[in-house]
Amino acid sequence: MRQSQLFTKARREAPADEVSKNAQMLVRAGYVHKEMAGVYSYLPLGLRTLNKIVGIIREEMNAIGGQELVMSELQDPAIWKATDRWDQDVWFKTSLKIGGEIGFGWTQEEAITRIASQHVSSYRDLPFAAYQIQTKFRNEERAKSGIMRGREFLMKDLYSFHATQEDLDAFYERAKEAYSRVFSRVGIGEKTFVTFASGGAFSKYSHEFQTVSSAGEDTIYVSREKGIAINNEVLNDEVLADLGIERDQLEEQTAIEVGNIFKLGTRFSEPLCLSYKDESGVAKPVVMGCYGIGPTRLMGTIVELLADDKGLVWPDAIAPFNYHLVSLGKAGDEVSKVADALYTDITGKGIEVLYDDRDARAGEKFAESDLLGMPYRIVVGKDAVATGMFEVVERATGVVEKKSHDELMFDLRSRT
RNA sequence: CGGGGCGUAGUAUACCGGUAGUACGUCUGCUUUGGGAGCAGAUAGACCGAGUUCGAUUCUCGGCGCCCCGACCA
Repeated sequence: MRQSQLFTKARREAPADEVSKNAQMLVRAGYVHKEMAGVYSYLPLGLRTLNKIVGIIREEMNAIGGQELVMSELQDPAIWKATDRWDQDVWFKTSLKIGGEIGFGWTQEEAITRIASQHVSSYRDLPFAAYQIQTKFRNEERAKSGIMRGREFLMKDLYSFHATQEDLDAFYERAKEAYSRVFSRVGIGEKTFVTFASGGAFSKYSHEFQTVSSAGEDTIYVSREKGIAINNEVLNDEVLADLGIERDQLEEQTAIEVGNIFKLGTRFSEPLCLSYKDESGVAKPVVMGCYGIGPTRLMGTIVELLADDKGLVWPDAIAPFNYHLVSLGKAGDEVSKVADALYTDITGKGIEVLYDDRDARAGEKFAESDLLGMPYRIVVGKDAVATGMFEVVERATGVVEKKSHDELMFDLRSRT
């Protein structure tokens, strides 16, 4: 895409009312726009990254057999009353003109359970897993930390349905592995730990995926040796014994919860009458699990971890564009002709490139390029025209390489 | 929800009980062109309401909004 056509503009200064690094950077770079406290719009560059994150999550959910659907945002109070969750204070509620309340979905166990009850009747219908990637609304008493804790945010919620606890347990492990793959693929794998947290009525533990960052809200205790962590809310001798960890091996860290998986058991299937007939014709409640990742929070977390003092730094897998082609020419001159030709060559290969074809000074272009954070910058200046060698700069490391047109084309091909 | 702070051009900020200045941006012209250029000109602003006052952007109260700390976060 030609940057001259991009309607969003980068800003020199961060907005005064944003303190969090993720919001400051993303607003400055024109990735997001704040509508109100805790409510953000995703602009073209931001949406490209968000969609790539979502794409990775979708691939991993599909890989473990998840079936994608979209449930309604508007929620029927009846099913939430059945599970005794209509009175929670996280709800945004409104009323119908003809009378009666409805709510905006903040999670969707009730809805998916009722849907499942229309389609499951036999043990032969189980197991299965269904997920959606959808906006959630939570009436947070205090929105904070930029896009990481909003009142409106994107969520991937997967729900699994099983005949037995054993089957749930097995799927749960597969989901846990899929989650780890998601966090590795988006570039925060080394700092993200499977974290033991409170389990509720149907299992001893749930698992959170906690990314170590000073921007986090949770305190966890990391065992580097085991590669796991314990949420401070459940840290006690019994947990340490279960996990075979000595207390003095633990490292206290602040972390961001980027995912959570949870065994629900029959918490929802019983009140909502989701049952199946077993081999002997006996009706039994379906055993469920749920698995959440907030792609928008994940995006904020990635910014918190990877951005530097010059701006955003995106891993290849989720950058809006893989390359930032920066021309130092003026419209019509030799430099911009070479840059135009290179842009045509790159896009012709189906490679995503943001082309800074604007008539601006080099310093401004470089500073803005650093801010936008594409993984690689290709610079076309007088040098390139004279020598035929293009400068390729890796954003994360600042490492500069000179490449000929052919080398560059080969590199582009091998990278995808 | 408890506590604290803050609302001034598009953005970031300054001063002031007598209608507001700077920088960046934007627009025009000239010069410049490898790390946020220079000169000249132009553009554009006091969150809303009430009160005090001869006069309020400034002081007081209320509302709305934003941020931070805490609580909360199936």
